[in-house]
Amino acid sequence: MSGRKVSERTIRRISHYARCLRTSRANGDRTVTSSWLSGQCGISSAAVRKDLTIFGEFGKQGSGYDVDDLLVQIENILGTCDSPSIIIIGAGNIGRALLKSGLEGTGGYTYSAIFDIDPDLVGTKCAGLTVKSMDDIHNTVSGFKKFIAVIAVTMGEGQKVVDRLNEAGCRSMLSFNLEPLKLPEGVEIRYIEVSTELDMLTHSLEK
Amino acid sequence: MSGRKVSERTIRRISHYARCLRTSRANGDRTVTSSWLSGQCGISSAAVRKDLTIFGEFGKQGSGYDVDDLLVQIENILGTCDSPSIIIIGAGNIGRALLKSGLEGTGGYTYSAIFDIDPDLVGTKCAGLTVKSMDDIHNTVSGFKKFIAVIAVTMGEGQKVVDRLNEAGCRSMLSFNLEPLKLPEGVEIRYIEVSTELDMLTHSLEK
DNA sequence: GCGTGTGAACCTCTTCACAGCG
DNA sequence: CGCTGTGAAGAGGTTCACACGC
Repeated sequence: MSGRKVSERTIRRISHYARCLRTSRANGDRTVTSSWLSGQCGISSAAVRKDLTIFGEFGKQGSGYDVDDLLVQIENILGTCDSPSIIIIGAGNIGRALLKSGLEGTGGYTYSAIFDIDPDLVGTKCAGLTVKSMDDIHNTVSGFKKFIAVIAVTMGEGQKVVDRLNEAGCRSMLSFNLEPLKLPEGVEIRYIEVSTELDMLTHSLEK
Repeated sequence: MSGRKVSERTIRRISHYARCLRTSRANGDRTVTSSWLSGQCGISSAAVRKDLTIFGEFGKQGSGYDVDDLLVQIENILGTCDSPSIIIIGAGNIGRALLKSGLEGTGGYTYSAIFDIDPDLVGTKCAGLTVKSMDDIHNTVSGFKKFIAVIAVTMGEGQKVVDRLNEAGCRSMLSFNLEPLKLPEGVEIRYIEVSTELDMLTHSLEK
């Protein structure tokens, strides 16, 4: 498809709507309104409608949005109708914890493999998966239509891992490592930084 | 202090500057320029200067910013000159992994205690700390000037924990739980949602 | 010359308010 | 009547360009 011009914030909210819709579906609701969604997500109802109308007219005047229908539409927008495989790089504390926690209740993701550089860890088991050597990355991902790599390695090893992932054709990464990572054009990376969130909370304690 | 009118985004960037400054200090650099910082953070140099001048004039024309001085100023802004204690609620996979990983290289935070509801886990050791009962929260936090609670409990238990934290006077929380949490006015919460980040990455794979 | 601090232009995102449809 | 979809207004954030100080 062609390059989207939709803001990151809109996509983040759409992901949030998806989560709300899954719970309302679990509750047996058939329709939701923009103001109900707005209440769940802490934003204005106009914002919800604006977000959704970027991609189409999914609502029905007077009643609202059909839960099942809207969820299908949103999963098409996000691409989670055909979820990418998730691989974890780094079988340390965080990597193993993520794997054990799983991804239940999300957009259909599952962890498909876990890798580590440390030869002592390779071959060990975790949550039903065997930790693979970094040398196996290419082979493993060649079986995936699309995939995302979650990076959770020892501080300082991040760039090395990114380079290996690039060689393997990885175009999408989620890093738990704090270090800034350099990547080629066209490769997307996002960071999860606990310490940044703590900084923001610390700042708000000051007021 | 009085209510700040500074945007969340600015604070997030300031936190990022702090991290950059710590590494340049470690490299022995005495000064940095706004364009160097902007390069590290992937934004424009004007934005860096705008962010900083909200709080004061820390730079010197012609040379830039003194690393040590700016870092002190930023830690004052964030409040990390006197970092809050961090407690973890939930000694499951994520909670224990966070504790074991520690918070080295961040704004001086340390994990001070870990709690769990599960009586089987209470009393067990993790990274030098003994898992405490939720009943001990009040006692423990009464010894802290300020603190932040990191929530990483079983899905569905989040609200219960938040309520206990509120009773204990907690004003600042970081949740790894996906569930939406209700809290009283004046209590700040932030979420770390792996599945949302994955959704955003999945979307960007579509283009 | 170099790099900061800053008003002004620019752009993006959010909110408002209402027409229109079921 | 209820709720969506949407132009218009408003708010907020970012970039530009340049005066000023080192």
